[in-house]
Amino acid sequence: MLKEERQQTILSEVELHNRILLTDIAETLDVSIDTIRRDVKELDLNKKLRKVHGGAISLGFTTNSARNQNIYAVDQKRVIAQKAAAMLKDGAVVFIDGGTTCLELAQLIPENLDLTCFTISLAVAMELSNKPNVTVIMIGGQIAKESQIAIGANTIHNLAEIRVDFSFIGTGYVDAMFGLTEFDWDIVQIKKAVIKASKKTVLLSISEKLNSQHRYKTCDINTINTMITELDPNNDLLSAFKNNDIKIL
Amino acid sequence: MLKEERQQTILSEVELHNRILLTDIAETLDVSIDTIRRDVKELDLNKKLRKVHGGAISLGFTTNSARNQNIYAVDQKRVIAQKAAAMLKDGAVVFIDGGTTCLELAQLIPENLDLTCFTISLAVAMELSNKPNVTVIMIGGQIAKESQIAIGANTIHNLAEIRVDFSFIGTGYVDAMFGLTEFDWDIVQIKKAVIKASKKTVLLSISEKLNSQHRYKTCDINTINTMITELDPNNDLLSAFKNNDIKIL
DNA sequence: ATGTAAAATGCAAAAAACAGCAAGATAAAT
DNA sequence: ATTTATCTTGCTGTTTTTTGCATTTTACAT
Repeated sequence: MLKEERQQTILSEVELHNRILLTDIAETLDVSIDTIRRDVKELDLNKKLRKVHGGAISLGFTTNSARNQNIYAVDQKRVIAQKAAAMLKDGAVVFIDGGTTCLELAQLIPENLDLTCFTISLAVAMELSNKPNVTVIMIGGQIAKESQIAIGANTIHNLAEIRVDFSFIGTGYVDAMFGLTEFDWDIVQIKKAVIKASKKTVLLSISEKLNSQHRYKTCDINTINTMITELDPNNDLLSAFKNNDIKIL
Repeated sequence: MLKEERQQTILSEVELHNRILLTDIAETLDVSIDTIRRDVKELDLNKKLRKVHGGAISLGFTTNSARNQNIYAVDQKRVIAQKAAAMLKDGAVVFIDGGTTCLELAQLIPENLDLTCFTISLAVAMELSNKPNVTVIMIGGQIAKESQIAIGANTIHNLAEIRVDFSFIGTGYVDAMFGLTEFDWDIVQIKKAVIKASKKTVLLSISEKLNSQHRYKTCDINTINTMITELDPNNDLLSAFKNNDIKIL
């Protein structure tokens, strides 16, 4: 029996049953277990299947069930979150927005830091409630399904009654000329209320969003006090923002 | 059975039911509890699920919730939740409390049901936001770390401004004589506000809590309109409650 | 505080993987 | 035809992985 032929048989067996045992195949094809081992190793190398201890598994079988809830550009967002976390001091009163970058920030808050955090995001609130020294206040309101943040009149009303040292916000789009913009009108209202409630506003945005714009405007770029991207502050991409009165980290 | 195969099975079980018990899985797959323990440990390490005492929970369910670690008496709680879910009609405006039983209820709400749900629980809010036809309103306030629910004056203030058809509440302790009691003063204040805001109050409680009491009183037993346990309504344990004007399910 | 369930730990047997070697087959070059 | 190099295959002994069991430690609920 040819090697090629044998490997083809192995493959179709894997496709058929989603998984195989090396011992089974060795017996069926009447060759030594080592040969099968080597075949499977090769097929694995060629990404035709996945070799596991004692057998092999079809690629399709493995990928579908594992629901990858991977966040886009996690690494960049983590860098941003680290820079932002460095701004936090004991006793500060801050607001943390929804969005994956802000969630990273919430995760990166040191255990020993004494903070009061307001948020409109269910996920951020949950994350923060794991930090023993952080007082978490969830701003209520109707929950937007996709983003799991509180929106609407009631939320804005509640936001009007607070005053924080820093707010860390994200944005859909940001441009040196057009400022911060969003796809969604409701979100803009929320962000406006947040900015109004903050002494200083810190924008967290991955560089990919720079020089992009959309329909509804949140604020001018110089409303932002500090802007954090994953880039080095001296990066050329950020030069357009330097004319303004913005601190870039 | 291959190890990988087994782990895939564990994962899909977790995704399906949001939570599993190690002993159940061990029996189903016919391997020792140690093996399952090691598998789950490994999957946890690989961030595929979250290992908790006695079982595992899905990551997608809720990232980090102290409440969800408690998978105590899930089956009973699911029975209760099913009975409660049967009470829900299209167009209803309801309040759903925190606590595992209420969380079960939130999960069991049918996809096609049109509802407006108020809640003080982050986990319930998250769960409900997966239901396309449910309008979710999170009542804001300071978040209690252990239970991840909003508490405090602001929450009570917000509760004072709503009026719901039904509220589904849990309780720490319940007794036919002493009524509903709690270990925690703040929680009592919240529950009082909830009851005040409801036309009808539905108590969800596992039978284990019957005939138990604690320091602070929420309300008398006849303040409750409907009481749901996992038991058959004719069970002897419930006879003490039948004298009152309570519907028992 | 207490009893029970779960987790961690160490251990041993079995299975599988691995590395290295030698026999046989194949193909190309001399 | 012989040699040489390469590839394939099976075998051997060793190492690693996996698994279940017994025991201790820890965590949990009451």
